[in-house]
Amino acid sequence: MTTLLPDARADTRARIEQAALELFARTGFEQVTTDEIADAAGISRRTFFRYFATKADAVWGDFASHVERLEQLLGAARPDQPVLASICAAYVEVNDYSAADLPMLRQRMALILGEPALQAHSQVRYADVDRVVAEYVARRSGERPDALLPRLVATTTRAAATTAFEVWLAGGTTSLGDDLHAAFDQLAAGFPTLRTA
Amino acid sequence: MTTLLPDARADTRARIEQAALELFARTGFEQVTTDEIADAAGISRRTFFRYFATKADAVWGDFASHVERLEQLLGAARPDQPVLASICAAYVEVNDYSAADLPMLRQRMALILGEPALQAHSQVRYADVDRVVAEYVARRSGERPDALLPRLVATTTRAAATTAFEVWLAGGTTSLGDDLHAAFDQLAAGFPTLRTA
DNA sequence: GACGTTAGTGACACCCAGTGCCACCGGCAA
DNA sequence: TTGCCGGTGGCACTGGGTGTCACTAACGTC
Repeated sequence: MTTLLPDARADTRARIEQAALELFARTGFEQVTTDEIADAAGISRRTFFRYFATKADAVWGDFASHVERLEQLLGAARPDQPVLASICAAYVEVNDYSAADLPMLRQRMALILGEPALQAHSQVRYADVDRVVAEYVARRSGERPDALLPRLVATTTRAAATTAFEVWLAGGTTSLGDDLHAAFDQLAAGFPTLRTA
Repeated sequence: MTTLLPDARADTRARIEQAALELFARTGFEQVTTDEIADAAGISRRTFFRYFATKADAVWGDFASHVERLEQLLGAARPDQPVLASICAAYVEVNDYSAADLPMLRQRMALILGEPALQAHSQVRYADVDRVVAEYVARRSGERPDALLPRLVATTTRAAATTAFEVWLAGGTTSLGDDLHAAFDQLAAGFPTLRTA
């Protein structure tokens, strides 16, 4: 049963993830038990929890590597670029999926943004993103990462990115990058549309 | 055992809440079982879940009424005031606790912002706040509540308010109202501090 | 005062997520 | 062959949350 090729674990992980995602999309996150996922993936329930710490984690793929990539992009951002522009560019870059991967992304995000249990879990994941962004803003502004401004920029830009995701998901016509840019433009300018209202 | 004064339920609820909060603050949220809360409050475990849908809800008090009050304040906001100023004022007003209630608030917020399980649960609660604010922005701007701008303002202002809470909680010297104003000022102006950086 | 009604409650059984533990098995090196 | 080691399955257990039923105390009605 155990083929010890170096990526055997990665294969199993991918198989579990795929089985879980399909079941979640069809029946809803709460309705699917970990027993059913394990059965569908051909493993035991105990093994499922060796690949994913929680049922929710099966939806998030390798989110940690996304955060790492965001961190690298921010670390390599041009210093002459405005801080918010760098953050926006990093968000766009990290979420630049190929057309082939878009359906999978839509499915994932529909679950994360739609299912209350996953919405709740997302907060924990976003904390990592916020920490990375706050550290970048701290470097650029000379403040401490736990000061108001770095934290504020981190949480509000992440809120903007999430909202752009929601709008993109609901609308379907626009591109995700455009929605992200639109949200960041509003944020960076202090919501100019509102001032004329 | 059951005295059927009209507010007997409210009394019991308050007693449970107090017992839970004290146990959480002393031992940590995850360490306390619902059995222990029930024992401390002099009720059965089953009854605990008749007063609070989840263990986490015991920390949030009557949050629904806070949201209602926020909605009323926004409904009564002066139309000549900038949108963000009205939202800020409403947030400040809703969170304007008397000096006597501040210790309780600190305890509550320290739990909500510090314990991962409660952080996760908070997302679900914030969704109600966001909906109320988005509807207000929609009214003021003439857009639909599910359009980008109303949602964006709702999520970013709430992120700003939460961050102000965190800074207030960590610092301890400033007043919560001042921190809220500072955060909203940055947000409304598009983070002017960053531009000079 | 006996009556049914109703709200609140406790006890019990149950489901499910998540964990700790142990036994097993396949590959691999000495 | 022996012993180690990583992945696995089985199993028991904890703890949050739910459904159900029986009990009881207050209340109104006849």
